[in-house]
This record gives sequence, C-alpha cells and structure tokens, in this order.
Amino acid sequence: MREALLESAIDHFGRCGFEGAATRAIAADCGTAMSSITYHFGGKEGLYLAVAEHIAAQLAEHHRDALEAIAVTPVKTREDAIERLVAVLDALAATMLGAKAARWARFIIREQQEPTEAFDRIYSIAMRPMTEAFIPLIAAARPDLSDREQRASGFLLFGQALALRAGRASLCRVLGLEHLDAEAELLLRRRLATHTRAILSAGPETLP
Amino acid sequence: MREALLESAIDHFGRCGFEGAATRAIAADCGTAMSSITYHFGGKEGLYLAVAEHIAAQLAEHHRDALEAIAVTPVKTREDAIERLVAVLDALAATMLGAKAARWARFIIREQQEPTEAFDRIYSIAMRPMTEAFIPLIAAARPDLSDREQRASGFLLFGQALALRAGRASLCRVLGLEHLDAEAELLLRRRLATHTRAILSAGPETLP
DNA sequence: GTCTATACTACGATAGAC
DNA sequence: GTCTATCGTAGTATAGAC
Repeated sequence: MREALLESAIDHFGRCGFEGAATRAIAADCGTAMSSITYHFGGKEGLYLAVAEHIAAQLAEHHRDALEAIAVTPVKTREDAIERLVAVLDALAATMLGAKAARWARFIIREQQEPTEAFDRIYSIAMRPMTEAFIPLIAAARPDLSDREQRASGFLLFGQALALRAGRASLCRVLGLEHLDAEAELLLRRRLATHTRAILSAGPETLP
Repeated sequence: MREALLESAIDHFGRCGFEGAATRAIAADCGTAMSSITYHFGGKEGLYLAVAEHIAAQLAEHHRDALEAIAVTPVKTREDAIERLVAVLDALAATMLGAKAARWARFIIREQQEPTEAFDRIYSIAMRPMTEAFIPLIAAARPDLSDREQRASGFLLFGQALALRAGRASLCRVLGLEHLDAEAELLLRRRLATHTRAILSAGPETLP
C-alpha cells in the first residue's frame, strides 16, 4: 500500500501541487482511506518528502547505466569526451521525451520554481551524480574554458534536454503537432546531438 | 484595484497553483475583501484567465523592442541572421535571469506541464510572435536544414535560455552559488551567445 | 495495518448593506 | 465598487473500532 500511495501521489502532487493535491483523492486512487497516509507517512508533508525520495531513486536508477557507461574507462581524447557527452545527453533527452519522465518532471519542475527540502533530496540523490560525471567530460572536451565556463556550458547543454520537458507545450506548437510522435522525437534527439558536437568541437584551435 | 489583484494573483497562483491559491489571501494582499474578485473577474477561474492575459501582455511588451529590432530590415547574409538570433536569445536570457520573469515564469511553467485555456492565451499573445520572428532567422542562418529541423533547432536554442529559469535551482547548485550574481549572469549570457554562434555557424560548408 | 467517525479549519460563492 | 455575513463544501488530523 505504501508503494501504491507513492505512485498515486506523484501524479496528484505533480498535477495539482502540494496545496492543490487532495489526500483523500490520493488514497481513493489506491482503494484505501485517507488515514492510511497518516499511518504510513505521518501526514501530507511526510508523503510529499517520501515522493521526492521515491522519484529521486527511480531517476538515479534510470540513469545508472548511462552514467556507468561514460565513467568506466578513462577519457583519452577530446573526441572521446565529446562522444560520451553526446551519449549522455541523448539518454537524457530520451528520458525527457518519455512517458515516465512526464510524471517525474511535473513534480520536479514545480520544485525548481520554489525549492523546498524535497528538492534537496532529489538533487543529492539523482542530479548530483549526473553533474559530477558531466563536468569532468566538459573539462576534457573544452580544456580552454575556465571551470565556471565549463559548468555554465554544461548546464546550457543540459538545458536543451530539460526544455524538451519543461517547454513541451510550446514545443508541440512550434512543431505544429498535437503530440510528439516517434519521428519528431528522433529528429529532436539528432538535432541535440548535432548541437552538442558543434558547441563542444569549437575551441581555441578552431575559433581563435 | 483590478490591477492590484492581478499582480497579487500572479504570485499566489505561481507559487501555489490554481487550487492551492486562496482568493482570500490574494484579496488580503491588496487590502480588500475576497468578494472584490467576484466583482471584477466573476470568480477564481476568471481571475486566473485574466492573470494569464496580463502576463502575456507584459511579456509581449517586454520583448517588443527586441523583436522589432530584428524585424525592421531584411536579412542580407547568414552572418547577419546569426547575429540577430544571438541578440534575441541574449534578450531572452536576460529576461529569464531577471526578477520580473521569476514571477511570470512560475505561472507559465506550471501551465506548460498541464496546459489549460490559460496557456493558449499566453502562447498566442506572447510566444507566437516570437516564434514567427525566430524561425525565419533560423532559416536564413541554416538554409541547409529542413523546415522541421529548423524548428527543432530553434526550440533547442530557445531551450537553453528557458532552462535558466526552469532549472534555476539546479543551475545555482551546479555553479556552487546560493543565488546568481551579476557576474554569473553575464557569464551565462556570454556562453549562450557562443553556443548560438557555434550551432548556427555549423553547416554543410563547414561540416560536410 | 486499515478503516470509520468526528472535530476543526479554510475555501469559494453569494446575498445584501453601505 | 466595496465590504460583512453566511452558507455549503472540502481539506487535514485524530481517536478509536476492527
């Protein structure tokens, strides 16, 4: 029942926000009574924080393979670093375009606007590991940049994938589609890979 | 009073969402009674839609100058188109980093996750004009791409600026800052301009 | 462990005084 | 136009039955 309540709560909190979500409705979706939430999580706030950790764990698990793949062997060349970054960002874009991410993202994007303790948990469990794998690759691809420039560029690269979810309603309208189909998703991922290579391949030797 | 209620409502709806926001609290911020909302807007839902139009109008006004500047003379060369795009994206990034956008963005980003009629109004008033100015410039900068590729690339470029707001909590952590200072904002805008040039300068003649 | 019953609070809508 | 008063509804929390 604990698990079912968490899954239901992801959707309710994501769609309605903390205040807007109704504990009675969350419980009803699981065929149980609202007081189960009090029992399992101590109350609405406890449920909210548990949802954050639940999402963070699923997200971390979801990206585990992609992160292990890029970390397993030392980076040899700039081109190697760039292709690893392309692979990570493509995995991230696929996640952002997928259906599972929609549920998680509704919750997370809300938290980004007005971060609470829940964001701390999501960041430390799911995002920090990705950042820590990401920045060294940027450094390897663009050693000409300062540490802060590398982090800024890394975030902006990351942002392109993030926008696929955060700005999805606008994206559909720009592409003139009701919903994103498989063809559009592939196109977006290919463009993102091209952008990534263009950004990371530039440097002092090509742009003096 | 109508104006005051709208301004207060931007913050309450943005922070708490539609269901979470309390009309009594919105009215109290303006030193008036909740029934003023009934009088001016017909109810909570009417207020919400009015807020959407209010934000859209302010956003459109905010970007009017930048859009006029890029549309006033015909585009002559690829380089000309690229520098116009750099200028628009820089203006957009400045907006996203600014304080006014924080209030608007809380409202808009919520709508993007679960679009309602309010998003239609924001998109048609504030975003469509920007898209319609943006895509032709991409076409001029990258005539080698198909229409759909141009739109996808345009959105991803746009997404970097969007992420400055939508992912701000993560951005601060990646940069190791409590809040973004002026120096960090300038750095991000410069990186975005560099990325924009790298993405748009690439093409069949440079990357065969 | 889970549910029922209940207490309490706060919400939005509305009618009517000013 | 704005406010007060009031209504019905819906929220959380808690205690106690099973």
